Amino acid sequence: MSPTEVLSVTDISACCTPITREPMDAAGAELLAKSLKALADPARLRLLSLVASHEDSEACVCDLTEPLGLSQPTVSHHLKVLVDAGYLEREKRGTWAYYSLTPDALTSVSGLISGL
Amino acid sequence: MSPTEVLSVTDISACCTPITREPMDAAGAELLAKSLKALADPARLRLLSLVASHEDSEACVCDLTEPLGLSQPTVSHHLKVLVDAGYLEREKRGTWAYYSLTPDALTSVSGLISGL
DNA sequence: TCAATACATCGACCGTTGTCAATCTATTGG
DNA sequence: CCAATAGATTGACAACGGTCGATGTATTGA
Repeated sequence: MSPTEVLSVTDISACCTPITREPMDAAGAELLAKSLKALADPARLRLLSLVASHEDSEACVCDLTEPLGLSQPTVSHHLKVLVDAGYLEREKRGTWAYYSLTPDALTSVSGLISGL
Repeated sequence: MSPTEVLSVTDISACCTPITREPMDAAGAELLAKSLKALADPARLRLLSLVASHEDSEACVCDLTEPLGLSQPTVSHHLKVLVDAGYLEREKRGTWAYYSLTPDALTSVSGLISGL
């Protein structure tokens, strides 16, 4: 679970060819699969969605726990997965941790899927 | 694992709003997560890639087993997952089963991710 | 009718993952 | 310095998912 194990989505788009262009090699498939696994969870999709549509496009954990209906540790866990995968950025201000969308992260992975 | 449990990707794009538009409801997140889970596996990504770049944009199981380095039952399993999720179509001709990309399936899910 | 081939299904094994309660670590206010 | 609050981390548990060998089912060709 160390940071180096996961390659940020934005970096992947710089190293791999889209799905339909040519047969993907094993390494590229592994990387893209990891990025997609981070997305492929209902709680995490809703988290991204909540952050994106929140005021100032950022939100702290306390804003997210209640609408999701999950415990605080679980929400923190999902946020960590999204940060490690490069979809979210985390900024600590005082007691709070504010999360915001990494620019272009979603469009990057989207581009790899659609083939451009 | 019944067919009715899984909603085809193409249908999802007709029923759900993209991630960043507004907070996703639980049901929509569940559906999109299921579609993404079907994609989020290295073997399945390579299968889609192999089928797409194969001659006539279709391939039978025997074409796919060797380049993937997985057993025939495992390949069949992954292909079933992709068909159930709506990414692949299956046509049986004689002894062989030919798989081809469902038109617009990848672009549909890609659109839901990128926000348009 | 029989053997061979292509593919699907089943059952089992095992590593992965989502979840929570409990605990730990700041940081702020008094 | 102490209490309260926000959040991360840990440990445990159950559910899920990828894999394979063995077996089942069509279909073709002889």
